[in-house]
Amino acid sequence: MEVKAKEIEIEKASIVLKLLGDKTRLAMMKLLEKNECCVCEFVAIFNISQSAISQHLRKLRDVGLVKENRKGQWIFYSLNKDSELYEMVLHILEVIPSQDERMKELEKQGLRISCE
Amino acid sequence: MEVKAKEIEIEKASIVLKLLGDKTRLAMMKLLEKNECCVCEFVAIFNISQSAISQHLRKLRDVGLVKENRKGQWIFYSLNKDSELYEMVLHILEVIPSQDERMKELEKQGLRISCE
DNA sequence: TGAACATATAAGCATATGCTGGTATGCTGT
DNA sequence: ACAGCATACCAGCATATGCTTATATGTTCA
Repeated sequence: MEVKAKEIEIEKASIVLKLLGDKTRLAMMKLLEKNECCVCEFVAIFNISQSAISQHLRKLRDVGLVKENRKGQWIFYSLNKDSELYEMVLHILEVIPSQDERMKELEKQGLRISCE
Repeated sequence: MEVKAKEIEIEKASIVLKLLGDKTRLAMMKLLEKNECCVCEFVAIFNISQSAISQHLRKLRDVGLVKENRKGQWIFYSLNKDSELYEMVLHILEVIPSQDERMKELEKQGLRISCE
């Protein structure tokens, strides 16, 4: 299957690249490529405050790269497939190594999260 | 032809993305995808000082994305094909619109540069 | 309704970034 | 050697960024 992203104006492309140019956000996006994640999962995975996580998610959402989906007490984030930038994002994530181990480490440490 | 980039550590990937996350540098890299360019060409194309251009090029060179090649008075920059990040860079540039018009505009305005 | 939890927002701080102007360095041709 | 051009480097400035702590908002459940 070929991922052929339509060409995006260079200004928009640079905005996306800048957003992905932070290793926390990049890892978050890579995780979101495969999973829906709630904020508390990110908080558990990354070694920064809940506030920082929330702010990263806001930036991603402001540009429309992710969308939120409230389920009761939790808010699950996922990639926004309706964004005109979605294909570009996928195209880039393609060359980023999987971050799933970070999820698994959580489980190993018994820190598994059950948001349900 | 398939561009299948080898996976790069996420820290390195985020450094590359951050570098490309500036619209001037992104346009420079897109131009370099097709052409060798000397500094004075960039200065003519972008509306910023020679100093700023030089500093952008330095950042790109420090990470090894571009290399320089002195020809007499001029220094020509090109993509560094020996970088372990080269394939990733190509992969990203693939979805960036061509910047060749900016070159052509220069010619149209009679500002064509002849570094030879 | 109120306690507990999940998430967002505000304020402040330290550092990074992009730019400019000025100057240094390097090459060329006379 | 010197003038002129191309490029790099330095210092300083304004703004952006990422983080923290503290606080506000929203949801659940007893």
